[in-house]
Formats: sequence, C-alpha cells, structure tokens
Amino acid sequence: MSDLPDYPRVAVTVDLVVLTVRDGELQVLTIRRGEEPFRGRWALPGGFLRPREDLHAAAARELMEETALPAEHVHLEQLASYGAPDRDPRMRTVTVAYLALAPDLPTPEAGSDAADARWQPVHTMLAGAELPFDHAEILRDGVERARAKLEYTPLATAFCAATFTIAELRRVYEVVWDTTLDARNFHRKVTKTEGFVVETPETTTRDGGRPARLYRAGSAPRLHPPLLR
Amino acid sequence: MSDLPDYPRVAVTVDLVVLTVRDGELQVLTIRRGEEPFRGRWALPGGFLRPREDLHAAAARELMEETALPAEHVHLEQLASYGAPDRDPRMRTVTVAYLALAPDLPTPEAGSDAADARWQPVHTMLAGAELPFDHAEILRDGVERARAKLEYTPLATAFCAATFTIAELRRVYEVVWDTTLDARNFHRKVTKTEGFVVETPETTTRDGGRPARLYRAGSAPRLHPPLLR
DNA sequence: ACAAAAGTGTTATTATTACACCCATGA
DNA sequence: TCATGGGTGTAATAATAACACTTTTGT
Repeated sequence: MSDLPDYPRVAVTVDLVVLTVRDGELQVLTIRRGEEPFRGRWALPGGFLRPREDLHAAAARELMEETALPAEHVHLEQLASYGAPDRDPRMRTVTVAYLALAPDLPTPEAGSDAADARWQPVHTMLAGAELPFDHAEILRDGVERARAKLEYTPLATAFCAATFTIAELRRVYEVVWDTTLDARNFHRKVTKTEGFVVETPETTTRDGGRPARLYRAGSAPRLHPPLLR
Repeated sequence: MSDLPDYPRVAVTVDLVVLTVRDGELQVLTIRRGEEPFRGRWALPGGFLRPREDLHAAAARELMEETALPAEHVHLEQLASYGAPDRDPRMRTVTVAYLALAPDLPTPEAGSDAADARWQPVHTMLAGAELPFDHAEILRDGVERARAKLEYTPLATAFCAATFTIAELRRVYEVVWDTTLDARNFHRKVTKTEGFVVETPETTTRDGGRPARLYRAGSAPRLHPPLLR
C-alpha cells in the first residue's frame, strides 16, 4: 500500500439478510425505503458504517435500529462484500452483508430510517425484480449460505426458540432445504450427534400428539458427522 | 440509507491470502513492504481499490501486479472483510480479503509496490507476531476456509497443475489437513466421486514407481459424498 | 376410542476402514 | 532382481435409509 490522498474514499455500508422460518416457509426481513433512491420499495435493511465502528458492531446496530429485533436471540455472521462500481446510483459504495438467523418472532417494528418493516417469503422476493440495488444477489447468497451451513453446523437451532422439540428443528431443515425428512431417523441422528442439542427436563404438547421432550442448543461448533441433504 | 455528506468515506483495500503446497507444507505468498507503515516487514499482498473497479477485479489485479503469478491458473474467491476502526494506523480502512489457491509455481517476482515477494510456510507466519495489521487473523481465516472447503468441494485440484496424479492430489489433502490418508482408499474414493476428477490418456512416472494415470479437474461444484477429515 | 405426533426396533443397503496382494516402472 | 509407488480385492465395521410398531397425549 502506498500513501493515498490520490486514492478515492468509498462509502461503506452494512446490509442485512435476516432470515426466519414463519408459516412453514423461509422468510426474509424487508424494510420499505423511506429515502431516495428507490423510495417506497422493499429492500434489505442496512445503513452506513460509522466513523469509529467495527463492521460487526455496525451490523448489530442496524439490526436493532431498523428492525427492533432483540439482538441476543439472533445469530449474526458476516456473509460477503459487494462493491460493483455502479451498485448504488448515488456514489461509489461497498457493502458488507451480514446474515442473521432469527426464531419466529413477532413482526418487527419499523425503525427510524424505515417507513415499514415486514417479513416476506424469500421465494417471493427472488421471483420478480422486487429488490433494489444488488439485494437480490445478496439474498440469494445468504440463503445459499444458510442452506450449506445447516449441513455441517448446528446453525438450524438459531431458527428455533430457546427451547424446541426435535420436530420443530426438523421443520427448519425441511423448510430451508425444501425437502421432507424421515422424522424417526432425524430424531435419532440429532439426539446422537454429540453437542448438537441438550435435553431439558421439560416436555411440551404444543405440536399435538404425545408430549415431546424440549431441547436447548448444544455447544458443538460443527456436526460430526454432517447432516447431508 | 440516508444521504451522506455527513457520513465518512473509508479507504477500501483488497488483501490476498495466496496459498500453495510447496516442499510438503502449506505456504503463503508474502511481500516485503516497501512503504510505511511496517516498511521492511513481511505482509500479505494487497492494495487500494480503484475508483471504478469491482472488488474481484481488484483482487485479480493485485495478484498480477504484486506477485506476477499467472492468474489463469489460480483459484480466487472472496474470503471476508475486516474493518476494525484501528486496523491501519494511518486512516480508517476496510479491507476485503480474497483467498487464492495456486499450484506449486516458481517463486514469484516482486511487483512495483513490493520490495520482494516470497513463499513462506504458513505455520512460520502464524507462529510469532510476524504479520502486520490484522494479517495474521486474515491468514488464519483463509487457511481455515481452505481446510473446510477441501471436505465438500473439489477445490484441492486448485493446488495441482493442470494434470495431476491421484497421489499428488492426496498429498494436498495430507498437507492442508496435516494428516495421513490411506493411499488406496483415497484413490478409490476420488475416482468414484462423480465429477471430481476426469481421466486423461496420459500417465507419468514423475513420482517414481509404477506409472500413474494423470487426471484433470472435473466440473462438479461439490463432492457427494464429502471427503471427511 | 381415536387421531396425532413422539420415539424405539429391526433390517437391508451403502459407505468406511484396514490391509493383503498384484502391477509396472527405474535403477 | 529389488525398491518404489500405483492400483484392485476383500472382509469387518459403521452409517444410512426405510418402515413396522409402541407410547402418550388431546379430544
């Protein structure tokens, strides 16, 4: 690196792909833009990086500010960065996208910059040319990341509440992967994979039928062996 | 996003983790810094994003400029972005790191900005506090990405020449994972995994012993089933 | 009693592992 | 001929998949 009054400064933003499983389908959090460009359009939440702010902190702040989701229940990881020279018509921007996975929470409130905030099905948002900027590409990448990570990490638990049944966890896999899984084999596999889930003393009948044991997320960072699609 | 004379511009750089397998160990391409800060120290190659340049194009350009490696034989993918407010003592920077995997090529020439360029063992560069900025963290993340991707993608072929023997491919796995693998089972697994490698008519005796068939990289984007560590 | 969902048992198939053994070359 | 690494066969073990069956609740 040389020194650089001659090198251009870029506006850095953080955008969020916040996914949840709701009504049996994968949904993404969208905000209605309150500012130009694309005012009134549904878009991914995001905003500018602040002068002395870390990237991850900026993502967590946007999650709070724009969506009012309780951050402690949300898994947040960096997804990728996007910097095509013309991705924003106003100026040169580079955005660092973050992927957030949330349990099925109440519809979020709109924050200061957003006129409205709403969960919408991923397939709807990717079907037409709904999303502005390169948000469709970012969303596709986020969904693909989530799909891949369900295989070899215990990340599916991030879509569940603090305690959950094995069947609820299975529905996460079925929705994200768009497949059906054998409930009985899935049950064995999950409960036998070291560190994936931890048994609690409680049971629930909220899914109907025989009471199901409730589990909490385990501490294993990876699944051995992986759960293959 | 609101409009933003009030929002700060950030200097965006691209840094490269270029890995290869050389002399039976995993090595990383380093350049000796020709400028302050950290002049004279070994660091990851990198440089500033240009005004109308895409991120991937900037990474490919830096690979050419600073290391003079033939880009067509190098796998290049985005790794992650790093933006701690004090990561560069000069100014606020965000760097988009790219991971490059190269076959065992001749020692690269130094480019314009670098006083020198050299392959160095990864374990050496991570042992002390050799690397400036947050380059040690970036290198660790790059190595971890490479290790993980060998399991479920055919990426190991990126460390090999255009044609390679199964044993050469196995040595890549052994070096990157720091394990030993059963040569006979590895051979079967690789040749039977659909789309991993494609047989060529040629053989070679460059590894000694009985002539080994040469293969090219296949077209499968993922390995089914994965090759587990 | 019945429906619904949880959870266990059993078996066939497939994948993994370990290692004996043969093959084709250079020296 | 011997050493070296390439490559195939085979049998034990382990993981996966398919599905019959029992358990425990709400209605």
